[in-house]
Amino acid sequence: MKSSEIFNPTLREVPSEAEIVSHQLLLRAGFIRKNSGGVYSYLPLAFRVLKKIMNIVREEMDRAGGQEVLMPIIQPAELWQESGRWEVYGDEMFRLKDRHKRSFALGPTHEEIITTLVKQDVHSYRDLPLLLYQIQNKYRDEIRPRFGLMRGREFIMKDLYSFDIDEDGLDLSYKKMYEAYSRIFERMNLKYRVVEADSGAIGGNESHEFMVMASSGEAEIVYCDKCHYAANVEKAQCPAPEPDGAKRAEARPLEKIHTPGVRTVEDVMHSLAVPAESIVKTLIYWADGEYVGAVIRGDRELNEVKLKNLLGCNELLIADENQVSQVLGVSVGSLGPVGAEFKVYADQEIELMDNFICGANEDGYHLMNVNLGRDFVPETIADLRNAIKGDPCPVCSAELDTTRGIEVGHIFKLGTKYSEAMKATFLDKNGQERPFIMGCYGIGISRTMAAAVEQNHDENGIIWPLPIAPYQLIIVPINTKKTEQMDLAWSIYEQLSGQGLEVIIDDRDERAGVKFKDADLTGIPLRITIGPKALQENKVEVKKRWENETVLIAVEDIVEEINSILSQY
RNA sequence: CGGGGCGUGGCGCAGCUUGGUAGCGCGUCUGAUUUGGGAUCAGAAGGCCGCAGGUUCAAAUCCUGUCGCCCCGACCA
Repeated sequence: MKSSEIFNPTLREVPSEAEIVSHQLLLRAGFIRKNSGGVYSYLPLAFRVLKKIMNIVREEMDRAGGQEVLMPIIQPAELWQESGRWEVYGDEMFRLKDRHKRSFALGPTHEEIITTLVKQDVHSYRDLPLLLYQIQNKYRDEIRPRFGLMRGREFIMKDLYSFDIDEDGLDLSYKKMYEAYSRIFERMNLKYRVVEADSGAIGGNESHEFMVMASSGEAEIVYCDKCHYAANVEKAQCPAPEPDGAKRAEARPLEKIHTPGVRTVEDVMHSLAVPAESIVKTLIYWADGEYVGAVIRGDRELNEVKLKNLLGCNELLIADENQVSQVLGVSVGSLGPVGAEFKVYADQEIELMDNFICGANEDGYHLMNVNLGRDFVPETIADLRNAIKGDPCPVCSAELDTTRGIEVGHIFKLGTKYSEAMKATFLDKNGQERPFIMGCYGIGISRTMAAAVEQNHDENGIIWPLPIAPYQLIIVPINTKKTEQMDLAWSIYEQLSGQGLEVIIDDRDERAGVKFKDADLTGIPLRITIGPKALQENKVEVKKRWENETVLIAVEDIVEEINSILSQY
């Protein structure tokens, strides 16, 4: 393909609307253009990338026994009412009416449709397992679309749904998908991790997220290099700390001290010259109609998901300062577990603390030398804190590390949630009617493209991983007016594209600098430069986008050299 | 939905406070000179200043409404 004919309008300046790197670069490099908030057009280069991602996904879905289908985006309300999600989904679902005033939704996902499809035509265990998938646009009327393709309102997604006879079957389907997903992200040359995830509202008992590593990722992940444990911070367990054998300090008498104006943990640290580890903080939550206090060490963060799971409540909201002072008569800076009027839930670490400091439940006062057991007894002691770097791994006790990632895949065991709600059943061996055991497995296709950029770029632009690059190679003749250069460029172009390689030839009458800048911005992995310097020795230059050095290659060896590079990546 | 900000040629912005008929850089087009990391010179095209009302002799500028976009928060593949 000639550069002069490719539709990829590049921009020199960063459009002001773009906040994160992938959004900026995809706009600047002429891959995407916005049509409205969270809705984008994919230009030719982007579409090529998307097709590559889709093809890898397709191949692995097929290999795992999946069959591709195409289903409606416009879905009738009745199906959603049947599953109960018409109400549940709320404002996040795009809704519309037809001319007869019948209600429809633009599909945010396809559980209802697929369950209906299978229910209509699958009636026997002999037809199971069944793995069906689709790749298409999905719609969510996000409260706030942002980050370009990361959180759009229209996005491309692959979803596979599995239907099994029993839990064992589901386990097998789940395992197949887990492996297929791993292959997919490996094939795309993306650095990723699989993490245990909270299965959240969708239900089910097992769930993993596939995270593409990127410092800009929205999810924090803890992981262990020793044993491959990895989990979303929300989910990561903190093992109960072992008493490390060091002698526990003698409990000293409780002491109340005047601490005017001291509110935060930091204030306490400074005014009393103590480390955060010897302070205990108390957070008040409104949990289904009751105020409760969560107590954790001063340097730790509370994990609300853990607290919520512990309390088994539906609604958990942190109380604001006004509520606290009104209801408890103390300002938030002076809260503490001693003599508290609220139920106290303490993090495990509190048990190991001796003579700590906390608020006195009286404005302007703190308590020193507080000890659990002697001075207060919590309702429950549990794991309530966020895991952080350096914490022991819950599996092997080695030190955990943390990183950030972008969630590009998520696999769930659904069980019978939808099949029961929608009465989707089959007859088992014994003629018994049973609901399908389902699983669902998603990959954000358009998001993966953005994640790939987020992970692979430098100050000059995108660096596409070879397997998903829009083109693999670009040939840059320095001066298009020199027939010697152009003839050679075209000859190499013919040879390489003749063997199936995707090649761009920059035939534009631009200065070399412009061509280099555009090539870098666009992120084509390999570049062959044809210029007068090397040509004198009958050589051309080869440059890998992800490396700085340029290598001189003899003209007659160039095809072989390119093939050798391609075989390595 | 709450809080903040912004809509002025394709992109990035100035002008608005103090109303007087729109400007800069980049890009685009023409020509010349150039040609190894976003060239130079000369010329040119392109904007009813988001939209709708209002105030005024006069509105990009002041007022009201409306639409859209961005950021922070609750939500989330």
